[in-house]
Amino acid sequence: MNTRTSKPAQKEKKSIRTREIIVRAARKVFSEHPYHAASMRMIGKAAGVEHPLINYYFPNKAELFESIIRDICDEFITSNEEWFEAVKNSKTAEGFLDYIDNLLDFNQRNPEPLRILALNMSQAEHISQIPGYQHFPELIEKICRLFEKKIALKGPIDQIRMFVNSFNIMVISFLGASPCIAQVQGMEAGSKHYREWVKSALGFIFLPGLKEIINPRASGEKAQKKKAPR
Amino acid sequence: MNTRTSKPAQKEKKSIRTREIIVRAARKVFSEHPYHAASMRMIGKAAGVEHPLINYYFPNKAELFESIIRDICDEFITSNEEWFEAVKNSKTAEGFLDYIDNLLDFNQRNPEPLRILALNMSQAEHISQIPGYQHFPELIEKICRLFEKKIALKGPIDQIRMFVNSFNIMVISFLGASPCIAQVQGMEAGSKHYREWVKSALGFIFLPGLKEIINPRASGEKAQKKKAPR
DNA sequence: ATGAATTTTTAACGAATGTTAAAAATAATT
DNA sequence: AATTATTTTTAACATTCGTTAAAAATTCAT
Repeated sequence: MNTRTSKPAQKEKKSIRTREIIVRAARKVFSEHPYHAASMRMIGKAAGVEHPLINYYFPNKAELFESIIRDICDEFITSNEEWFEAVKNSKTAEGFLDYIDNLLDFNQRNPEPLRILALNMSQAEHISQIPGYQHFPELIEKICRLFEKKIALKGPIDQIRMFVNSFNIMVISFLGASPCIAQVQGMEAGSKHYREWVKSALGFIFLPGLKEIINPRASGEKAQKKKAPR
Repeated sequence: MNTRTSKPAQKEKKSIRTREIIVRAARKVFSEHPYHAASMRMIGKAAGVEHPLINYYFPNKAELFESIIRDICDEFITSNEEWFEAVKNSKTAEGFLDYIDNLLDFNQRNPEPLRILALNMSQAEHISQIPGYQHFPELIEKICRLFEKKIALKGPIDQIRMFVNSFNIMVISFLGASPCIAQVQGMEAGSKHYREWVKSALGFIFLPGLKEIINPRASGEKAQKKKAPR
């Protein structure tokens, strides 16, 4: 009876179903409360399950959270690859807005990831206090490299990284903290109105910078290609 | 002995000193942990005081936090008035960078406010769950109006609000979540290096938009005044 | 259908949370 | 100096937290 290794092997049948239910519930709870405020009992209730069952599938709360962070990072990298690929032959402005649309679609189908990022990104000083926290820098790092690899950029490398970081941080705030940001403007976080606002705000703020790093010193005038495959 | 109204009047002598110590300690703790994770005992320890003493000065944790949020909002509004006033006769780019410098100085002397904002801005859905949360929309609203009042802007009103909101949200992320953002770039949050990065990133990303709302459709070329007093 | 293996629930633990009441210590007043 | 008022500490409370161990229920193989 002392099978408390907390790692049911991979060939089992019924358990993977409830495991997935638990993970899905945990993502929901972790997307609504910062790590410390999200409790195992909340997750259990959200999964329709008694809370100690979670410890049957995950050794502890920290590893559950970290596993979710890992998943989120993977999903986000994979999606970004697709989105970059989809706009490689577009003009700058057009491609940028298409990229944003893909991002917004993703967030509409799957709102948890950016919320979890936004909720736990601000923990001050004590970097390793939050499990999985160490993956966030790596995530942004990867997206940076992906962008640099997929899109033909002529600007100085520091400017490129500056742009990518700023853009992603803004996206995390706009979409990860949408209830607050939307309410500031008298909108509803899930509304079409807010979605349109985010799209045009990202375009208005970041398009000049994007043009600059794609074609330095000529950003005022011409329409430019966004990509020439490396 | 049942003086448990928890509001020592305003003429008392020694109490206001420890009250201020407690508030200062609370700001520190609330700037390091999100509301729910910050505990009365942490605050007591940071103040060098037994934790129930906090309840002698504040009826409960929620009102302590809300009082701090109110203070922060006031300080931020007051500071913004000064900063706008200081750049009213500057050229756009110059004035904008001076404004950013003032903002960075403020944050260096007084890092807690933006951290507290960043830490608690992302709480999902349940708006009124976090005490003082209701002030955040009001804060951004006020800064918006201040900006519109102090700086002569010609762009459409929606674009102006879009700019102001985006800028402030970015500032909250850059400075309020600085440990994470800095570490992503291999910097230290409190370093001169990071400070310089923030300044040039804000300039690079937001200067085009600022020029556009100050002088629409001519943003590529001329140097413009940032202000003509109303 | 019986017995073994797996999955789920129940009960309980030690620790930490916010808050309260009373005792102790300090400061102020007379 | 004695008494009162104010400030601070001590002790304790009801909850909630994450986790564990054992019992119960379910599923699976034979």
